[in-house]
Amino acid sequence: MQTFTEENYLKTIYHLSVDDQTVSTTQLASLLKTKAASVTDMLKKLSEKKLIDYTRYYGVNLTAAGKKVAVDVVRKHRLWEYFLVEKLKFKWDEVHAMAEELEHISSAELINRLDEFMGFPAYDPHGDPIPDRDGTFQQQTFQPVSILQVNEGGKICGVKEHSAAFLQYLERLNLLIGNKIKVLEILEYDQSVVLTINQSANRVIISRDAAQNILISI
Amino acid sequence: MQTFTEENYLKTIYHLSVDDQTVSTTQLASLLKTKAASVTDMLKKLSEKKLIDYTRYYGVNLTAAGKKVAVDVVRKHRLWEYFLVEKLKFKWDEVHAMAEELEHISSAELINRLDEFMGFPAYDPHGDPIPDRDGTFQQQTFQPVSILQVNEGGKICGVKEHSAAFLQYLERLNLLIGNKIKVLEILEYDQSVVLTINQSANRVIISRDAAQNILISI
DNA sequence: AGTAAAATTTAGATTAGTCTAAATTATTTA
DNA sequence: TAAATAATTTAGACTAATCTAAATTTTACT
Ligand SMILES: [Mn+2]
Ligand SMILES: [Mn+2]
Ligand SMILES: [Mn+2]
Ligand SMILES: [Mn+2]
Repeated sequence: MQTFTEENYLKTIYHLSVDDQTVSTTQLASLLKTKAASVTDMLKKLSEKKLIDYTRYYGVNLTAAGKKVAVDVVRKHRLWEYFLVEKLKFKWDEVHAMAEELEHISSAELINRLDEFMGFPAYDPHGDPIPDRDGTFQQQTFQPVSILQVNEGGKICGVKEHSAAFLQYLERLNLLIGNKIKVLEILEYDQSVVLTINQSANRVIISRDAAQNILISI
Repeated sequence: MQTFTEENYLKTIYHLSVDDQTVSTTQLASLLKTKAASVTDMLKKLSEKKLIDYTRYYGVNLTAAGKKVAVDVVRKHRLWEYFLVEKLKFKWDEVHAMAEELEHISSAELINRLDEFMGFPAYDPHGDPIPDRDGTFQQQTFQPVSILQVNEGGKICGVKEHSAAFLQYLERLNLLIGNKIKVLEILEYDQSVVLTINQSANRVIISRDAAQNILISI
């Protein structure tokens, strides 16, 4: 059993270690909104518990056991977010903080029943894949809108940036999951992208930065 | 905002202070599975925060503010229990431990939406009334089976004892909420009660102790 | 290669909640 | 009403998680 705090450290290491990259103390301190000295203390503890591989001054990786805990927390987070949006009708920009608490409810049986109750959803409200009870993820090959050329398009499937501000911006522009977009033009000046949504007559212009944070399948 | 632990203290004081009775340090230590010395420390803190009225050596009462927090925790506990039984199909003896964690999820909006999602239930799976969002309880006048005379009866509406063992025992004997019972005989030897359930031909005998822990409306 | 800058760790304190043992106060009983 | 007993509080210590400031190690750059 892990404490609330240990689970948050493991989850954050997991999110930072894409492609099994080693994670640094400062990266963790920044994401966990704490100080590097505190992180060092916790890394020693997690290392003791064999949940991470930790080399002083050289950063940290999850062990298999640590990754299992992290994926389990991620599963809970995403299933609760799905519940809040699909059953309790919250908006996709409102659910993250609640899920940050709910992800620490310990019962495995509870989360498996919740999964079943909702029909085993594969993706959370932000398009992030939900691991199944064994920790297996749906294969996911989403691409940012920014890779598209003029006249290419795709279906919106997720977001890279999860801030409420960005999600509200997407809602305002009707850039929601499931909608189909097509690139009409890429402005030379600043790489802004001109789009249509679901073949409507309206044109929408988004910044290159936004284009990098919207994920589509082609 | 209160910590997890503070909420548990306030909830326990609330449960112990039926009819505004003063609650003692030892009572609290026993129910909270901690030591009297620890309770004293916490009582000082809650008193500082004006959530309880505390007189050294003479016990403790909730202030209006403290009662509000306690009732809110009770509301969350019972709504989550209802959710677990009605939506996730847990049995009534399985939900208490999970609700002990879920009752500390902070969002008021979440619990109000959950309440609405379930159709504003008035009672939890054990027959305990669920306060509404203003903290108002349904008027409740349930009586223990032990007050019945021979040939009297009523409808099972709740339990006084909440242990899993007792709940499983009731399930086994089909003494479930909603069922109608009638007392056929009270045995002189030990006040055991002989019953019928829903007018069936089967006789059930329960101890006086069990009869005191089953609540009915007449 | 040698120094400056950046990252990281150690040292020492703090806060919340807990504990045991000792001291104090209240209650019971003779 | 004065012990004896029971309940409660205080004193001092411990663990988990955090912090600031100082020391150490790595890395980046001349
Ligand atoms: Mn989230
Ligand atoms: Mn999400
Ligand atoms: Mn309960
Ligand atoms: Mn209950």
